[in-house]
Amino acid sequence: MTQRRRPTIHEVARVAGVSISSVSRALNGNTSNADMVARVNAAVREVGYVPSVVAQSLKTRHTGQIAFAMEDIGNAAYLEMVRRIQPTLRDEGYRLLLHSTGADVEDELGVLASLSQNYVDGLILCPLRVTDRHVEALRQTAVPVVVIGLLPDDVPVDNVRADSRVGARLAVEHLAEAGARRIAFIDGPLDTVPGRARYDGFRSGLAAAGLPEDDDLVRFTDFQFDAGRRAARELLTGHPDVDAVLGANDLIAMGVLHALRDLGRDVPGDVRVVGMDDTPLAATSFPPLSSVSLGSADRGRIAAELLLRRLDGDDAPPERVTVPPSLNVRESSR
Amino acid sequence: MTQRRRPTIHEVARVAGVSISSVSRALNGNTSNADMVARVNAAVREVGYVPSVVAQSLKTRHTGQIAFAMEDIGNAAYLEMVRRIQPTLRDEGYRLLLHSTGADVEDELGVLASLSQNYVDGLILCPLRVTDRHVEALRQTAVPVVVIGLLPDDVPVDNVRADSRVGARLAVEHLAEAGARRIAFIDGPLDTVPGRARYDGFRSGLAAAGLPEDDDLVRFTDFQFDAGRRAARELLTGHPDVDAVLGANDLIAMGVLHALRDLGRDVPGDVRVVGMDDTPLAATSFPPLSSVSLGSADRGRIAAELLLRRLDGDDAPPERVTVPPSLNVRESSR
DNA sequence: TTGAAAGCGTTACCAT
DNA sequence: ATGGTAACGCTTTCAA
Repeated sequence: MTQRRRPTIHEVARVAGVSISSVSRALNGNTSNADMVARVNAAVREVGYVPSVVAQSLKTRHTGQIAFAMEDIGNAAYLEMVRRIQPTLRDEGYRLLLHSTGADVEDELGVLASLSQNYVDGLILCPLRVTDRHVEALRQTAVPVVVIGLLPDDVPVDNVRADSRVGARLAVEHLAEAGARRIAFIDGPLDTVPGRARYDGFRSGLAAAGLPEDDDLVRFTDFQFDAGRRAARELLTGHPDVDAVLGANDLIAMGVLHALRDLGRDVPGDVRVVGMDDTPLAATSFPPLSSVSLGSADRGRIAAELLLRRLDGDDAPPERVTVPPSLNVRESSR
Repeated sequence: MTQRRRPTIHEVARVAGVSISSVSRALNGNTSNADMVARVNAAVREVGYVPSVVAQSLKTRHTGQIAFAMEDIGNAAYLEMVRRIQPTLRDEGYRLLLHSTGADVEDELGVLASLSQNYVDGLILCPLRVTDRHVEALRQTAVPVVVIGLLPDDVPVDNVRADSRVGARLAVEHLAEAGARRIAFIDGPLDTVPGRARYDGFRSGLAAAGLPEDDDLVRFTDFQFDAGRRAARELLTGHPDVDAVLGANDLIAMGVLHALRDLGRDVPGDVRVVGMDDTPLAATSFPPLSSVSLGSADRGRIAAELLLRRLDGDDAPPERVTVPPSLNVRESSR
């Protein structure tokens, strides 16, 4: 690994027999003399010159980099976002930096603070939860930020959100239409933003369908497979009349499917099941799982587009975009 | 978004009443005078100074950034790698840049070439396939590179690999031990590196188990759910005596499970099934899918560690690490 | 159109 | 130990 020093713009200038300013201009398309351009390009090839983006950044004050910060890239929703964010940014010449904060709020605030180091031109942030310190930090970031997730109305930052409340309601209405009368709900923790919203949506769905609320048919657990399975088994054992179950995410719903199988109940014959997030799990499960898509991919794309607009100099007031949920009906509720 | 100019080291120096060199030294721990350090820190706080990493990079010639390039972060194996690479790098103060090349070899070579721009200190690369141009590019990269995947022996680059050949053999031996005699194999394309290696492993597993080869029990298709399902249905219909199926990855194996269900065959009673890669799909499928882990997470971690060692100045000869596969037996083959 | 020169915000050398 | 100053590699005025 002999670290031979890379050629600089000076070498190119010397070889081409012109000044460094001319090289810079030729390379950046700021010259009209075709002859000059040709000479410079020849010299560039000869010495194998590649501009230093670091030096360019120092001078131009932008880095061509954008950061995406979320809890854990292993989460299917965030993964879908990244998959759309990356090409959207790359098409505009930006590189993507990944910050997994690992459920650490301090780390998340650290990312916000580190923006002052100016190593990126912008940030897409999925906060775990929005504390006062978040709000304060968001009010005075060094670079534009787009937040994916819920945000207080008075925080002047571009914002893209899902509507998991409406999403849960969609699912309940669908189940009711299909004939379900005793619909159970396995939720995540009630003190999380999605847990709360989905619970509210569940209740509003019942109301819309003219079905009574029954707290016995609701469980709060973790957004995980095993938790969902345990909760479902317990609930279904105690309430054999349940004819449909909504899982607050696909993992929980997968747990529900397993619990039903353990109990010898047929899906969707005896019990219909719907999940949320519409992850890849849904399509390959047995039976294929109906699931509410919260539009993760769209949210990612839209966030990237909003950010690109800001970086383009757009200084319109902050935007708030809500991506509507949609229900993907598969066999588990058909 | 009033872009107030950020304070520089000069402001700090002025406020502290010292020279910029002293500020730099104090901040980087290159001064012993406690008084100076205190004054500088006070000034830093007063003006809200944060060093510019870009200027630092220009001067110090390293960026604190490392890139990870692969085909598609949506692929479970790569995802597992990222999840371990990120924290490993972050603990050493490096930021992670993500390049999804989207199965585009040109794009992959572009990443390699772009290293000369020196926007990163190193690269972890998972090549789709290693062409002559790859080899040439890898011989003279601007920064250290670690390759995850197969690599010709004479390419002087740190290399971490899985052993999917041995992995496939493990699976076959396990199935044979469990009593299977007619073992089918649904592979990916034979002209891909993993497709080839897994096929070889499958055959060597048969040989080790003293089972005859039967080309009729092998299909080459795509590494996808639907492809696996179709191929399995066709194969199993024509060969009802098959008593075990190895899928070349978990998606294919999931397809096999579905095909078997379509045909009314019990798993594992009538037919045992094993997948490869041991993705999250395996644990939540029904029945839970036995799968060969190729150690993606470990490969990611090891690659990151190798790279960090290089960046630390280690100039030992390139290393070649092979991560052994392991079989995770679940109900589908028990 | 071209070249000289002044930064961009640091670090590190060299005197003091 | 501290301060002045020269880089680092580029872009962009400003004159010619």
